Amino acid sequence: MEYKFRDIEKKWQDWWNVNQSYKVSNDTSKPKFYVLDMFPYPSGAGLHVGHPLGYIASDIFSRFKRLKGFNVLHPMGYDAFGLPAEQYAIEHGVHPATSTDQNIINFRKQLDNIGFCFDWDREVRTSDPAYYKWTQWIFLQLYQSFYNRITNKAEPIERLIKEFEQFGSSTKTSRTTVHQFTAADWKEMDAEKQQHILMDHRLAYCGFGEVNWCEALGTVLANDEVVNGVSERGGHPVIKKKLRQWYLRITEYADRLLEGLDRIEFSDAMKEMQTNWIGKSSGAEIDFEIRLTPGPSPDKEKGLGDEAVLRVYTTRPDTIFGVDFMVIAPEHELVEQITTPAQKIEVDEYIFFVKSRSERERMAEKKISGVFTGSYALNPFDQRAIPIWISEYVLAGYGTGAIMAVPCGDERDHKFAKHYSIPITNIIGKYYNGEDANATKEAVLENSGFLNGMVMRNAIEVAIGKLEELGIGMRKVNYKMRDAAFSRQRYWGEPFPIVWYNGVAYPMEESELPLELPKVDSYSSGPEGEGPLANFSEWVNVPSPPAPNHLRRGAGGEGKRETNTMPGYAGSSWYFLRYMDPHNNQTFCDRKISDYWGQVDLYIGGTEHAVGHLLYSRMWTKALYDLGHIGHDEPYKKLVNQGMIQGVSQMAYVRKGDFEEGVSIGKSNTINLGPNFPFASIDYNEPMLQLFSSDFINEGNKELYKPFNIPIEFVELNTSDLTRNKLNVELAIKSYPQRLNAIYIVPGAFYYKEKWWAWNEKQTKIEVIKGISFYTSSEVEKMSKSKYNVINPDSLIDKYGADTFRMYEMFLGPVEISKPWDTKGIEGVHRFLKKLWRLFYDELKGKLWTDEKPTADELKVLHKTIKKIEEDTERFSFNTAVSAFMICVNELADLKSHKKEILQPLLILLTPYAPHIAEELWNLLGNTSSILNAAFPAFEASYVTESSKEYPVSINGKLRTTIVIGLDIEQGEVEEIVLNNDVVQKWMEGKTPKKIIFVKGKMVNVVI
RNA sequence: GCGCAUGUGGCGUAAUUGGUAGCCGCGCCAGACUUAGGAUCUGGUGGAGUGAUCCUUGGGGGUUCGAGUCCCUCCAUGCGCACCA
Repeated sequence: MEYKFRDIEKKWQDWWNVNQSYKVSNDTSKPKFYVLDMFPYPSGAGLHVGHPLGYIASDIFSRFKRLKGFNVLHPMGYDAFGLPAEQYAIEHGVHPATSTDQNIINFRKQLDNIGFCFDWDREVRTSDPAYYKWTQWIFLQLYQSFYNRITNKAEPIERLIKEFEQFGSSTKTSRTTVHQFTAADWKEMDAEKQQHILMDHRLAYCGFGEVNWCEALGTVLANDEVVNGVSERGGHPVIKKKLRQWYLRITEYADRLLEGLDRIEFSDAMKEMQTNWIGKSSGAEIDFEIRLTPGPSPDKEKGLGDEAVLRVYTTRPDTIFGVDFMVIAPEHELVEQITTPAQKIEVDEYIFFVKSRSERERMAEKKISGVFTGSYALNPFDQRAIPIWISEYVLAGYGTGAIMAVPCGDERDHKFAKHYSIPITNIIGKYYNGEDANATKEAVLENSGFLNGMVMRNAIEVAIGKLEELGIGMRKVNYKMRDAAFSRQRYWGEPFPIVWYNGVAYPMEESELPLELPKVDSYSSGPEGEGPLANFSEWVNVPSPPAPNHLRRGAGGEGKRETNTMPGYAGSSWYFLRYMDPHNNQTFCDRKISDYWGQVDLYIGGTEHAVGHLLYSRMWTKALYDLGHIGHDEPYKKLVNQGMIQGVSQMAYVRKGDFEEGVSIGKSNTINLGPNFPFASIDYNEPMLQLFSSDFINEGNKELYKPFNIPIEFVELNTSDLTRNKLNVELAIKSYPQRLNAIYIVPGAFYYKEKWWAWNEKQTKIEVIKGISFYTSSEVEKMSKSKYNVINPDSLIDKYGADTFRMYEMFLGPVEISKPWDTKGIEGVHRFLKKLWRLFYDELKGKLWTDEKPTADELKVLHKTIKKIEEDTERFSFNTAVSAFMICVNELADLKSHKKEILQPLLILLTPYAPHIAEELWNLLGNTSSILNAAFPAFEASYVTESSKEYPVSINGKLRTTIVIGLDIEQGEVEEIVLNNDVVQKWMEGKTPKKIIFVKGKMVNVVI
């Protein structure tokens, strides 16, 4: 009986399906365990071998936990809203819903091939109205909440209204805003005005601010979606633009997002990234009086009121006596006021120069630039007049948009001072060498007035104290993180459940949800930065206000729907909750059920979501927790980041200059790919690549053709013609990659005698016949369709089976590590499964397994393996677990062990890794119930305990021999045995040992 | 530039706490069975040397009876941040 993996895998996948073997109940006495994968965006490209890596790891862990007696939730779904579907729609006229559904069908087929234990009854799709109804509902919860700074949590906005009614804007519960009003004022205000004020406090709010606008994509992007000044998707230029946008007030959660990191198991790298993104720093804000002339005498300036002060933010108030100039951002509001007439032209030129440059140019070029305003700030402690400069190295968006520059302590300030020859005051003595700034906190301060003689580290507090005492400064905490832009000018996203009346945003009633996306057939942008939805007036216009509620007093006339849609991360910020209770149409997730499942115990996914999805979903979870909708405030207990599987791109290329543009290479231009490589000819006019063997080897009287590479992924096989002397395969090139004039030769196989064969890869310079050199090389890079280096799991599964594929992906190395894909090793894993099969069945002899009692040796092998697999699986060391299985099967084969009592537990160990073969053999052993419900075998230490050990014996730390010594033997006796050993005596050369180190169960070291 | 990782055979990797470096697999070499090998099996495989033995975990230094593992330093690669005052 043979291992027919195709039949076996099909059979059990159907059986599990029919028997609903993966259905998970919410109602059980078992302990729970929640294993979650980052759900995929269903792109048209389908899965490559990198995608399933994390899914396989989580699948193994889920199955393992199930065997250990847990009720395991292991769901899967689709992050189905997003830009690519809409771009595809624009280009091909296919509705995003249609292409998305098509892609999902594809994905599902590919996922099913691998044999995952997902409970598909719990599938979610973020683009499904039944799902996004609750995304909209959660948005409304955020909209109707504010962050109470006293209780430090989100609370209903009604609470804030009560505060305003009682205390006006002096309430301490919420952020201070530009609005100043008394309780009486509040009551006087009309609803419209009140709503404007409330908007500035809501957790989801609409504001007018500078956003990342991407013209090419026609939408606004969040900070984490912009990389190096261009859009993360597509690499289009991004500019700053002032627009009306929705935001999430994530900044209010900055401290709790930081604090929560201590309570969750994320990698240090991941925590570091989030910490940096939040970017908390503490220091002080200091006000400096402004003078239009350098004199310290208080003079009445024209156009400058008494209140005109320059407010800066610094983390180092201890350096205040080292301030030699001030720098304000070019966008700073005081620029105009403080520019003196003499400097006006220069300043205007500089501002014009700054404005003319894109964000990208600004980042790329780091030349020092700036301009003096003509004005001065007064150092409050020594009345020194400090020139105020404008420079783009100070960012308008951070702190106060102005800094006090301390050149001896800050590198950037130092460079600026040197560049503009501004005199530098040294306040740190020998710590400053005149050449480089030194940001030390250890120096003893000099030239620093009342701070003289203090160590900087301690002076910080003293300086802040003094500033606060004088009322010219205050302690201040700053964050790099900004509120998250939450609206997109796109079609394919969740519509906002908001209707505008007279410029006031009114939330829709829960009963009116979901607000469905209208079916449309055009996706072009609306007017003035509006989304495509703005073009559909019958959807946008709401004839009369819906039933009034307390927020709608004053609403009247025609209403208009919000035409922006929510960003991609909206749906993914809470999907882990919906899986728990996916069909509930009364609430987003029943509280009892979310209390049962609680946190995601294990979350597996890539590092690319470090500061996007992972931060947003943490914030949503905290907000839902604050509002009492769930019982935990961190969504993920443990996060494991799978490494990226890179592709190896093989390419043949022409060096620029070796041939001129437009030169065509005819079919006769044959390229020889080195001594053992085939001839190839490329016709650029007719995209055709011919490869044929130049070389064959003689074996006896047979002529065999050397295997060679043919880029099957990007060329299509036309004909396969074998002649006596040469193998002639003609291939049509599907498309040309754009860079380097390169042709990618992709790892693959070639077709010969009606079969696919593996090919040999080598790096060679291709010798040329007609004067043009082609070179080949390989490069490890991200696996991507555009690079022709994608390995599709389907073909591998077809050739080797899902079990082999699963185990091979794990065998490749630790899950967290990124590595290039290499198909070659898969044979070894496949051989292992065949070898396992042969412990049960022989092709000729048939059934091998027996009911005989196992020997001590066999039991030892089994229990050693139980221990190893259990420990390795528990610590996500799946590669070593696969290796342990191989060792076990090798040893059992050596022992000719075919005993059911050994093999049966082994199958249970194996079933998380290779579920199909395990279930088949389990069934063949006569079991009637599924192996999925078996119990993980218990490790019995007694089977593996040894009575003696082969001790390594070293002389002076160098291993010289090994001696078998009983494990219960103590130091004294060991010394005697060791010293009497021939080899040891030889190496001691008659000397007396100084010391004998004996570590029981480990080793012996004789020191002479 | 700053921060964080990682460097082990021809290749992917193993060594969980400082205690026999190289497990397992690929590849390669030899052999068996074969029309054939792309199936299967057996043996070998870090390097040098006939050998005893010596060398070997990116380079150098240190701590220790003992270092792939800890410390210092340099080099290389990868990732993250990039004027955040």
